[in-house]
Amino acid sequence: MPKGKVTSGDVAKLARVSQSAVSRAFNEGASVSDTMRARVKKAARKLGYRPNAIARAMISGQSRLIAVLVAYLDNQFYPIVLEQLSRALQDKGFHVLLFMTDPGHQDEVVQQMMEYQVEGIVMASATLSSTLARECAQTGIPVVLLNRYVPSSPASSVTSDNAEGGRLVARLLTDNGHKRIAFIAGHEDSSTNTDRESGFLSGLEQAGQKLWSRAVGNYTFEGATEAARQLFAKAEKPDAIFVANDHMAFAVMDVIRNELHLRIPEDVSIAGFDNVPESGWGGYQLTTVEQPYAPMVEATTKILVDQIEQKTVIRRSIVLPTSLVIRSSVKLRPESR
Amino acid sequence: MPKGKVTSGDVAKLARVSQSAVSRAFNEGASVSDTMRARVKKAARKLGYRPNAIARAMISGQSRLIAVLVAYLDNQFYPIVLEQLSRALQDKGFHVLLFMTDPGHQDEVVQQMMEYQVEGIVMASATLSSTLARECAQTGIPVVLLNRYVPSSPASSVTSDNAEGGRLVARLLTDNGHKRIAFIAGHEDSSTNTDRESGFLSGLEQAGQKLWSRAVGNYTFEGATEAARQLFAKAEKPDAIFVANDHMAFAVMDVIRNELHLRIPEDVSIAGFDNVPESGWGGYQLTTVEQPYAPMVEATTKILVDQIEQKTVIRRSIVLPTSLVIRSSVKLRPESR
DNA sequence: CAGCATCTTGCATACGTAGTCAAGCCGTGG
DNA sequence: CCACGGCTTGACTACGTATGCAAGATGCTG
Repeated sequence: MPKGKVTSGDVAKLARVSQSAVSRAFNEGASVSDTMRARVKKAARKLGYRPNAIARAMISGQSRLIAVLVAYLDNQFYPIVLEQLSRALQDKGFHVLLFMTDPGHQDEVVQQMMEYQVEGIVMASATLSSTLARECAQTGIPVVLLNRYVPSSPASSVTSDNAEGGRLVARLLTDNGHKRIAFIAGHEDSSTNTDRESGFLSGLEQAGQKLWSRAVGNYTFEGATEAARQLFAKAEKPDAIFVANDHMAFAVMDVIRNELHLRIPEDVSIAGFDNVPESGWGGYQLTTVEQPYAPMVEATTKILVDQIEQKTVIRRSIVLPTSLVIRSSVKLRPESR
Repeated sequence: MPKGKVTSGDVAKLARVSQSAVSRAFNEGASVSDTMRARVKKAARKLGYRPNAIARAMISGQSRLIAVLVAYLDNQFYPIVLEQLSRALQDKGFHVLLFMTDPGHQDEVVQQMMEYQVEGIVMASATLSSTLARECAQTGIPVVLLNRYVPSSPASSVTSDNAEGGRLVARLLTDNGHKRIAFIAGHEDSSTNTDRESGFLSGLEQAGQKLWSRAVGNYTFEGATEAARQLFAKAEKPDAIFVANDHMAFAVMDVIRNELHLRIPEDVSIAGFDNVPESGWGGYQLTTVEQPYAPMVEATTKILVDQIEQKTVIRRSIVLPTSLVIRSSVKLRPESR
C-alpha cells in the first residue's frame, strides 16, 4: 500500500517502540541493540518507510546538498565534468542541485542556492562573472571554482595548467615550422582564456616569434565561425591557429575546410584545448591539450568534503598538469613524427 | 557581516514584529500591509536574511524539488535536454536534483529521491530499466519518462514519434534507390529502439524491401564501431545504414571512412536519429531525424507542473511529431535533390 | 454613533527528525 | 549481596517556517 506519508512515528507505533528508537535504527552511529534495530527495520519495511531527508536536514543542519552551477552544456567539457562530479558526490552521500545561469539572473541563482542550505558550491563554467564567484564565497560555504580562477576571491579553485598548455601548443607549432601563427580567444575576461593565451604568447616569444593575428570567439560555436572568417579575410593568411578550446576549434575547422576549401593540416594547422571526446572522432582528429578530467573532479570533491567535514573554509588552489594529445590536425616535420 | 544563520525570528526581533509577520512578508499570497512588508524587508536586508527553503519544505510539504534521472551524458541529446529542462523548471520555481544511475544502483537511487521529498521525477534515458520506471511510478509522485515509454507502467511519457521517424528514413532510402539497407540497433530492450526499428521495417516493407543486415550497438560509441565492422565483414556489403541514433552514427561514419576507406554517401549512405548539434557539423553532415527538443521539454514540464498543482496523477502519453533533416550523408537521386 | 465587515497582526501549533537527559536494565567485581 | 558502570531506551525538546485562530484596528453603511 503506497500510502502518502509514512513517518518515523508510524513505524514506532507499529513496532511498539519510541520514535527515538526508529531514528536511531536508521542512523549509523547511534546506540541501539541489534534486536531493536531488526525490529524497527522490519516494521519500516512493512510500511515502506524511508527517513525524510528534509526533516533530517533541518534538525541536523546538514542538507547533504551541493549546488553545481553551470552556464551551458553544449560544450561537451561540461557534461563530462558534470557526470563525473555527480557520480563522485553521490558516492560520498551528497546530492547535486543543478543550476543553470543566464548572465542576467546570476544573483538570483545564488540566493536560491543559499535558501536550500547547500553545504557546498561548485561553479563550473569559464564564463561566470567574478562578482558572482565572490558573492558565493562570502557566504561562508565552501566554494570551488572548477576550470575558473578568481585571484581576489576567497573561493578555492581547481584548474588544469592552462598557461603551460598554451606554452606546449606554442612549442609544438614553432618546432614544426609554422611561421604565421594565429590565436582565437574565448571569453576575453575568463581566466582560462587569459592563461592559455599568455602561456601561448610566452611560448611563441621563447621561439622568437610573434603572434600573427588574433580574433575572438567567446567560446561559442558561432563566435568561432565568425572569428575564423576574420582571420582569413586578410591578405596574408595564417598557417596555424591555436583555438582556445576544442568546441570552437570544430567550428574553425569547418570553416577552413568547407568554406575556404583548405586542407588541415597541409594548408593550416589547428590546435585546441580540452580534449573533448569529439576531438578524437574521425571527422576532426584534433591535436589538443588534455584537461585531466578525473583528477579535476577528484580534487574538487576532496576540497568540498574536507571543508564540510572540518567546518573550516580555507582557500585552496589546485593546478593540475596538462599534456598534449597529438592527432593529425597539426602538420609535423617529417623527422618529428 | 556574513553571520552563520539568520532566521525569521532574528528579523522579527530587529523589526519589532512577530515571526509570523516576517513569514508573511516573504510569501506572495499572504495578508500583510505594504508598510509591514517594507519594514520587514528592510530589516531582512540589513541582516542578509533569506528564508530557509528546507524549513519551508517541511512545513508546507512542498519541496519544489524535481528529481532528474539520467544514465549518461556523453550522448549530446541528454545534456541538451537537461539544460533546457533545468531552465524551464527554474523558471517555474522548481529546482533540479540530478541523479546519475549505474545499472547496479538503481533501486538505491529511487530511495534517495524519495527521501528528499521530490515533487516530481523525470527519467531521461533510453536505457533505464523498466522495473525502475515502475517503481518510481508507484510512489504516487508524478513521473515523466522522457524519450522512453513503458506500456505497463502508470508513468507518463513524452517521446517523439520514433516509429514515424523510422518510417521516414526507410522511405528516404528506398525512394533514392538504395537496395541493401542495414540497421544498427541501440539497446534492444529500449522503447526508442524497438519503435524506430519497427517503423523502419514497416517502411521498408511498404517499399517492397527487406532488411539486408542488422547489428547491435547498444547506443554506445564503441558498440557502434564494432557493429559497423560486423556489417562490412560479410561478402556483400550494405549500401545504406540506418543507425538508431546520431551518437552511434558518428562512430559508424568514422569506421566507414577511416577504416574501410569508403565514401559517404557515394559508397554508403548513413542516416541517424536525434539531430544532435554535431550532426550539423562539417565533419559529418548527417542526414537524420529531428527530435523536437523544445516541445518535448515543454510537454514534460507541463505534465509535471499540472499534476503537482492539481495533486492528481493521471497518466499522459505525449508523442510529438518528427521530421527529416536532410544533409549530405544519404545519397539522393538527381531528380529529388 | 452604532454595528458590521474587512483587513492586519500576534499567538500558538505543527511539520518529521535528531539528540539530550534521565531512568532502567544487566553484568561484574568487591 | 550491594554498588557501580556501561549499554539501551523513552520522553522531551529543538530546528525554522507556515498557517489557523482570535483579537485588534480600520472603514463603511445606515
